[in-house]
Amino acid sequence: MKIRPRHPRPRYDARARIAKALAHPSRLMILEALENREVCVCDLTELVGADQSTVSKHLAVLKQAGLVEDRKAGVMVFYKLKVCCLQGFWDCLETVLAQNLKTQRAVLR
Amino acid sequence: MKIRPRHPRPRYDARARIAKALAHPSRLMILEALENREVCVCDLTELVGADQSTVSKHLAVLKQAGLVEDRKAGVMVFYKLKVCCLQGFWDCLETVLAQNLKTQRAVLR
DNA sequence: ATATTCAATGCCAATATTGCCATTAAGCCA
DNA sequence: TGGCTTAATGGCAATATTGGCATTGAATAT
Repeated sequence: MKIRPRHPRPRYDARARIAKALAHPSRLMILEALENREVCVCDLTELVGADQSTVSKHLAVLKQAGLVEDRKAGVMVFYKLKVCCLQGFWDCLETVLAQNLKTQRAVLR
Repeated sequence: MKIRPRHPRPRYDARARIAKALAHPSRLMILEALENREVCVCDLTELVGADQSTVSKHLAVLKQAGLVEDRKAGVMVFYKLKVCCLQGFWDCLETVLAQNLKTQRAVLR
């Protein structure tokens, strides 16, 4: 049975660009840290535990995707979430992880 | 101000593995096509418009992430969703895209 | 048995992502 | 001004992802 795409191709490209920005452990950690507050790059760097330049690039990825925005305050830069729909995403990831655990246990049994 | 991660590091790695599986236009297209039905590899191949082997690999990625499961039926293989939490994810992506459009328009003005 | 169809895998080249170092840029203070 | 702090950028090597071709394997039909 022939399946038609629900949307034109570029729409999936655009969606994937957002999804890609979400597809890295450090970036997930950063986004979660930004829940309900803004945080400076220095604190995010300490949180992530990578080089400052690395964190800066992760932030650039998130910003480019439209997920966060920044605010300069003197010599510091504060980032905060630009979207409020991430909780559902975390929940979904956790659901999948829990389900995978269950599947794995079933295999071992 | 010192920020503590809410979860241990491996948890973010695990989450990112799921997120990575979602981070490709063809895989997004496939997942959407599997909403409410199972579809054989042949039809998914036609849908995506890539080589059959390429689609097969995308399906392997989705399966490895625990997002889909497969069922053999003779010479064909049918894939279906293993999770039911994707709608929220689509909505979130669309929200971000819509917001980005708005931002872009504001910049042009 | 042979041919045919559908799907998965091996291989490989092209491309993209990541991370750190070094450097640059900008703001602040003495 | 010069020194210090914070963040962004350029360069580059290591690694990962992607996509197609060719092949393999499995099920079915002739």
